[in-house]
Amino acid sequence: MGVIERREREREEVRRKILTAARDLFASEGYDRVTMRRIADAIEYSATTIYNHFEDKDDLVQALCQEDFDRLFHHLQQTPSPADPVEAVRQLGLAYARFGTSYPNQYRFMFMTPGKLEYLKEDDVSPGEQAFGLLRAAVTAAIEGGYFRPGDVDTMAQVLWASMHGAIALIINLQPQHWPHAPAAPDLVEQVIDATIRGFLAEPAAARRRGR
Amino acid sequence: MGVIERREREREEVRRKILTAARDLFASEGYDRVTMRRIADAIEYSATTIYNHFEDKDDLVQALCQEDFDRLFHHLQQTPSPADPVEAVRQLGLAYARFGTSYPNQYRFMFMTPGKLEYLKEDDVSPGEQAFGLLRAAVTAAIEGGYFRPGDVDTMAQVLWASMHGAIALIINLQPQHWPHAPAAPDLVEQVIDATIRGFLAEPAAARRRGR
DNA sequence: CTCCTGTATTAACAACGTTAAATATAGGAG
DNA sequence: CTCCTATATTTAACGTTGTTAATACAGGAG
Repeated sequence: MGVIERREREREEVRRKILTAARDLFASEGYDRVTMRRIADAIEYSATTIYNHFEDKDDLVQALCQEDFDRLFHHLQQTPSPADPVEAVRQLGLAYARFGTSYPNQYRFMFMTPGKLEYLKEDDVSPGEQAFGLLRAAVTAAIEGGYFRPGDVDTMAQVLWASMHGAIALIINLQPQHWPHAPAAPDLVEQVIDATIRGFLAEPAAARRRGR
Repeated sequence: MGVIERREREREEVRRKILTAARDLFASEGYDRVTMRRIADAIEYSATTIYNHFEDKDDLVQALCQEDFDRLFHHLQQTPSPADPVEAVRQLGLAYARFGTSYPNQYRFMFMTPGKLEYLKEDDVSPGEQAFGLLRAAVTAAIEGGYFRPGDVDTMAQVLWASMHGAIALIINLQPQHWPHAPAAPDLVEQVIDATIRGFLAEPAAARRRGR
């Protein structure tokens, strides 16, 4: 028969159109300027059509979030991982920051919209969980190699995440001229990850050997 | 005559009522649930009256922000400052975090609403600027005392700020059950500031002497 | 008394998210 | 071909939002 398959394919096609239109609007105009009607306009559909594919605006944003967490995960996974475990942690942090500063609007509604970032943990194989798993693994390697002081892996990964998140959040939310006293240091992200990593090193002398 | 003085006093009184009602609503219900009409209801005025005292909703939020930055500054200023410069930086960071986690809704629209935190720097004596000045001074003392490695003071203060901000932001935006792999460490804030401070120490051995 | 100035209210507007009803469209049954 | 049914889409509408224009009103000034 094949007719229902085609219908399903068409349905999926419209859903895709909605998602990409919404993503483009979010990315270019920011969260609040995106309305159901403007998304619909962009794909030349009526606004109510969206409700055939998503329960409500929250549901649409949730779907976008899931996709974006997936992108983040692949972005992190694709960054080359140096042999030195400490440098690997560093590169992972920098890759995460690059994602955040490159796609500020996506990052904003992934991590800065209260109640929205529950999609980090839908289950143990969700992209959010997997992304954190990369960091966790990198930290574990650094500990087991004797580079990082022994400590709770999850906590240490959280510390790294929190530090990077703070740097990203300030950078994408605060215009240069509005920073108190001085605009953001151009290498703020690097400074943050380096300071935190340095704080984790087992052998303080190692920090100097590594030249940071 | 005194009539214009009385009028001005009455005017200021209404303005105050609006501000406190708005603050209460923001604090108890969060940003999006606060509408002009609900603020007006709370003080038993018409919604349009607010527009006699504030240009628009943004202007009202701005006024609230200014007050809250003032509160933050005094909150930081009142925390006891230990003689040890490193410990002083630490206590300042912890005080900042206490402010953020104690008043999450205030912290949210102070630091997490894009385009809103320009009130950090209206001028060089604004509360936001002053608050950052406290951190800057503490860092300067730690450097000059030989505890922190020499480096750009502003950058180092920014690193500390960013790290703490990240921890606060994650804690107040992410419910415990939604954290990937494990809920937030109960001492995450302490772990973050300690790691960053440790990364700044001039004499790595000093970190061990201090027992962290 | 009249006039003027500033404040508060009522009524209204456009835009928002969302829902219900109306309508088109396409495929199967007779 | 005609009729029926199911799905997709649109039109119309509702309630709520921020905001503005028109209006009522109070009280000092002349």
